[in-house]
Amino acid sequence: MQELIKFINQYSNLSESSVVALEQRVVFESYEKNEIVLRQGDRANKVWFIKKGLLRKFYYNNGKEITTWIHAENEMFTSMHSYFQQKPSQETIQAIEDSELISLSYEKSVELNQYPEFNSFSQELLTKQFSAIDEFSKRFSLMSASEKYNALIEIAPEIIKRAKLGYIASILGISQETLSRIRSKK
Amino acid sequence: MQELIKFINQYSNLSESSVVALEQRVVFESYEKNEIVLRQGDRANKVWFIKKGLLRKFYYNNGKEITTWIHAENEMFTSMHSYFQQKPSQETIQAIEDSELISLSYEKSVELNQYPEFNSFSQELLTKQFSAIDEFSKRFSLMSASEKYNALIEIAPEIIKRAKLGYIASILGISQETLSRIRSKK
DNA sequence: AATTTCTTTTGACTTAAATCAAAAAAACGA
DNA sequence: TCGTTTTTTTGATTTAAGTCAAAAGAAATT
Repeated sequence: MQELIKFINQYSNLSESSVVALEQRVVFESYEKNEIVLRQGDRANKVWFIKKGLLRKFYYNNGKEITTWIHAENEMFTSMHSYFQQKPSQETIQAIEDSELISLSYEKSVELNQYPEFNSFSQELLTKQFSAIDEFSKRFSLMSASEKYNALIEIAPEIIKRAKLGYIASILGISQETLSRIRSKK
Repeated sequence: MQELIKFINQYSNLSESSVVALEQRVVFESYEKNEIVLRQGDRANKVWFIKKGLLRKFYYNNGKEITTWIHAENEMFTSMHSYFQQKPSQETIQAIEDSELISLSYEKSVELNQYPEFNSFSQELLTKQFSAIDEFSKRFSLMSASEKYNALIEIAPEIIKRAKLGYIASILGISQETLSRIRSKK
């Protein structure tokens, strides 16, 4: 729980009363490896914070799973468009290691918006996360396969260390075989 | 001005008093073809609405201009990450036709946030625009050159009609020659 | 510990699109 | 209107990465 508070404080400074308000509203959840946290088509009515574990976001394209990102400890995640617009999610979120999460529902987060600290936190989180996605997709679209791989090592070493080859290749938009060859030469 | 109000009303319903408050704060601006509206490195301290004209967003990569999008009449634009985080812009915005714009500064928009209608408008605009960018980049990254071109015809016919080949190719992340060949066969 | 299943590697071949170069067409300015 | 500059088209060639197929290696299940 301290990790979550620390995370939020990066964006906005929580008062003692707002910390209490937060603690009263969060829920602890556990998922086993391969369990689905959010299914495509369902509404993302929560945001989650990762205490422990690894979570994968993906969607289907012609029956194939396309992994878009993998989140690790001390990160927050949700299906952004689904949560902020309260519409069905395009993406599925799956635990790819046994995971322990702290969740906050949309309704409770609306309650917390009475506290201006939370208001600015969610605005900033929204902006930063989307900016990051935007920048990531623009930067990566101009790189070769191995440049993308090297850039991912820099920005997300946890993914490289813990996720399997196929998922990493999918994030980079390259084939498994190509990633395997990139790794073998060096 | 009615066009702008109509635009905002798509997201949120403006009261009469908030319309007046808005009218008192906007500024009309004109740009000639090729003029720069926002320069890379400068802070985007405005959002603009297009009454007339065509505006191009681009950034530099290895000295080459990469066009990310082109906006036409009745759309709002700004450098999203720069405006919402009030940081220097990565992208440059340029008029590529003689253009007439209505602008609202960041400071004035903060004033308008006293009106809850504007608050929900800017939150929704932020969410929708970023969701659109996100979806666009994900969908397009899996398509072939000609599939991307056909998809762009669907979602942005104005760009296809009015922007030059090189800009369109750049948005699609393909070479000019490839786009020219796609067009010639059909 | 053995068998089955899943994941990664390696090889051979194909292909979509990039690059380089030059010609043709269109737009612009004096 | 003519010459200059910009933009688009066409042709020839190269290349990065995909696909298909099979082997090797690792992990999970009984």
